[in-house]
Amino acid sequence: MAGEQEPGTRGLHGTGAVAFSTRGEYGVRFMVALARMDHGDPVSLTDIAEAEDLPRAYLEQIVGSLRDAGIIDSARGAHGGYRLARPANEVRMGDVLRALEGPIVPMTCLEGDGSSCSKTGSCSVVQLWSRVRDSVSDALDSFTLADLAVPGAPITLKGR
Amino acid sequence: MAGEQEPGTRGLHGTGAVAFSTRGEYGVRFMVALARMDHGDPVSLTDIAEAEDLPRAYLEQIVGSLRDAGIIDSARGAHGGYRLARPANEVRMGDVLRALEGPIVPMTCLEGDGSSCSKTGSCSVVQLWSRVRDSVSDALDSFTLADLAVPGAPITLKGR
DNA sequence: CTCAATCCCGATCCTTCTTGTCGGATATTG
DNA sequence: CAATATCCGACAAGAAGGATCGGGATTGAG
Repeated sequence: MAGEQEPGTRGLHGTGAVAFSTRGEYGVRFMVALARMDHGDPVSLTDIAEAEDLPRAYLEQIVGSLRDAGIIDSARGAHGGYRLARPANEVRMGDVLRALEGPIVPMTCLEGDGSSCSKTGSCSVVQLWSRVRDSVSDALDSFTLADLAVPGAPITLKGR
Repeated sequence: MAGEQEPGTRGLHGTGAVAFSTRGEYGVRFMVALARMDHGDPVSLTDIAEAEDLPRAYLEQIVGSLRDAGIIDSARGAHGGYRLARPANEVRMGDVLRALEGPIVPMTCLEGDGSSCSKTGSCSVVQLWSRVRDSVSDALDSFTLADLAVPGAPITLKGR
């Protein structure tokens, strides 16, 4: 097995804000790999983990979120594995990232229904965080899995 | 002192991706409070910490970053404190957040000069992360401190 | 000059989150 | 039944986040 990694080898998020975790990175790499390898039959997690050199057991957890979100289908048993639940061009990357990392919430005061902040309405700063949240969401949703899965092809950017 | 808080009272980042830390939150609240209270004489950290109910000693660390970035000026000694280094309408919130949280880097492969990713050029996913980074930067820079410091006034949004 | 108010700075500490690992249960195919 | 997979919960090491503390350097007032 070439997928075994020691804890702490990867995480180096000391510098850099507004960062996705490795869940997001690994999950996206999984999706791109799956989109490329999916030709009808299920693709096993082991195959993808080896192809992308990702820790298999950890990837298993991550992929569970994608399955729960209905983005991929799984087949158990021998010759089982994963398939895209929809064509790659119908999978928005925002859906993928939200499934992997949870809702896009740049600041705690935007959590849940927003009732956590007592000065609702009178707070002007919330406008800033809302704008950031929407920008990120829009940016992610302007890409589909197909945009990323086709290698070499120029990315088709939607209106900015 | 009413600013003392116990460790762990705040951090609840289990849900929510692309989040700023409390450095960003506290730092922005400090800046908004300072912009409102700054009438020429320096405003002391204690005054602002009390007004915003933030832990004073921790805020002190955070404010250091703002000073180092040249966003605020400090005056030591009795009757010392902080002042805006520039008028509030010339302070972009992107400058503030970058000073507080470091560069906007949604994914590790964008760190530094980008040479950390071996497959530069052939990787299509980097387009996604770049787009997110630029969106966040643009969203932050579309606000100035003056937009947030004026209470009740409708926010003037620049082109989207 | 002395004192009080401030900013300044490094060390330390506790908690939570991230990043995995491991072992087994369950389902499917041949 | 045996082999191959997904599924699932528990657990552990390490890093990062969020603060506290104590003291040092500066300045203005009395």
